[in-house]
Amino acid sequence: MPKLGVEPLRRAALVEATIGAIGEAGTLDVTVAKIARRAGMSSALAHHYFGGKEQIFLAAMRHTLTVYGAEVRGALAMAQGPEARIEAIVRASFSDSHFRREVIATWLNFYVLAQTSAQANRLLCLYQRRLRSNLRHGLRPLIGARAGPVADRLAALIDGFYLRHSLGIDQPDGAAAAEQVLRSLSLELAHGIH
Amino acid sequence: MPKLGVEPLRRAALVEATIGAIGEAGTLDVTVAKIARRAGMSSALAHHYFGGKEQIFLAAMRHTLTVYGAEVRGALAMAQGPEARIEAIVRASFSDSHFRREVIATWLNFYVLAQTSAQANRLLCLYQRRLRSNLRHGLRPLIGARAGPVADRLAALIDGFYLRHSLGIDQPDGAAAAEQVLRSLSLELAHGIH
DNA sequence: AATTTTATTGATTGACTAGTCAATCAAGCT
DNA sequence: AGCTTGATTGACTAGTCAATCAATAAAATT
Repeated sequence: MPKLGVEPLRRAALVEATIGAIGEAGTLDVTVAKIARRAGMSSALAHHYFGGKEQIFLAAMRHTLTVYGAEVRGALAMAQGPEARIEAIVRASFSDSHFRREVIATWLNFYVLAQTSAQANRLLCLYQRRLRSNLRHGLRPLIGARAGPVADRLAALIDGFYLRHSLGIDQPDGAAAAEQVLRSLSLELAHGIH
Repeated sequence: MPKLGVEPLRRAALVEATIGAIGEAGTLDVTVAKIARRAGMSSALAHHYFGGKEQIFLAAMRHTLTVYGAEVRGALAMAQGPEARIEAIVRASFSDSHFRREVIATWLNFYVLAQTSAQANRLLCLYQRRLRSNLRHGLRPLIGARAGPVADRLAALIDGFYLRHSLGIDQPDGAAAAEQVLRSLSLELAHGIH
């Protein structure tokens, strides 16, 4: 059975299983054994590849951030003009592939992890800084000096909609959430430069 | 030592200790024993009064929501006119007594708990509904039919600022956060009724 | 063929934790 | 003085979980 070079496959399976397990169990009682079973291997193997539970979570976190970042970058590449760029960021943030129950639960879990893990904290700060930076750069040519605070508001708005949907009352509707954020954006833009 | 009628005092001490412990340890490894020690009693007594860990957390949650609700109601009572009412809600949401590291961490913990505890979920949904309802009622006479979606955006904005500060990069500045939300509000109001 | 390397797991360990319980202590009531 | 009742805890139980390890099996290397 033991084929060679399965390490990347196993790591990927564990990362995916972690997100799935968090989405299902909601962060409490997500154990290494459950993750490993979901990925089709023993818990000992999970430890072998990642060294520990925190490392597994961090890997899942990095994966989520990477996928999200790639989606944003891809959307940005196709955007024409500053307003389209902001719209691309917002739409990517609420794309169907990310604005899903499991992923939302995973994000929430990351925020909790970030309270005790310095690495997790750093990763989330990085995400926040990048999001605001992307928004700010898109806003700058449109509203000049107001770009900073407006970017902060839009970023908070995005995070707020994620938090809201973590309760899982209404099933996530990414398109509607994106429209809400874009309506705030258009109000800010209508207000002009000042 | 055993004086009579200490039950309410003990319960209050445990609730306060829970919030303190969460703020310090960041939700992971917050054990009943730690909470009880922080409240100056044995873990057995904590179980005696609350019946279990989840009940202790739920009590802390109810307490936080109650205090927050009282603060909002107090601010609303003094507000003159619809715009002042909304401003009161926002300011109360970011008052120094609540926009603190421990309380923010506690809120985050509640959201996590709400993923597995139906009671916690119901409580948070209740909070969200009340917040939006309060905002909507204040907005109605100002912008009519737009009150609904605008209330949603303001509520998400408030939650978003809380989430952002849960990372604890910059120490919480409630006044600044309130100003940010109020700026969004004034933009929405400037846009008129339509 | 022998050796090394990688893959894999069952079994185990050690630490910790929620919850229980019997026993103790003190205050009020009769 | 004796009974009841609330307060309180130390000790214990039963369970869980992360992490370790020794052992096995198969590929790759020599």
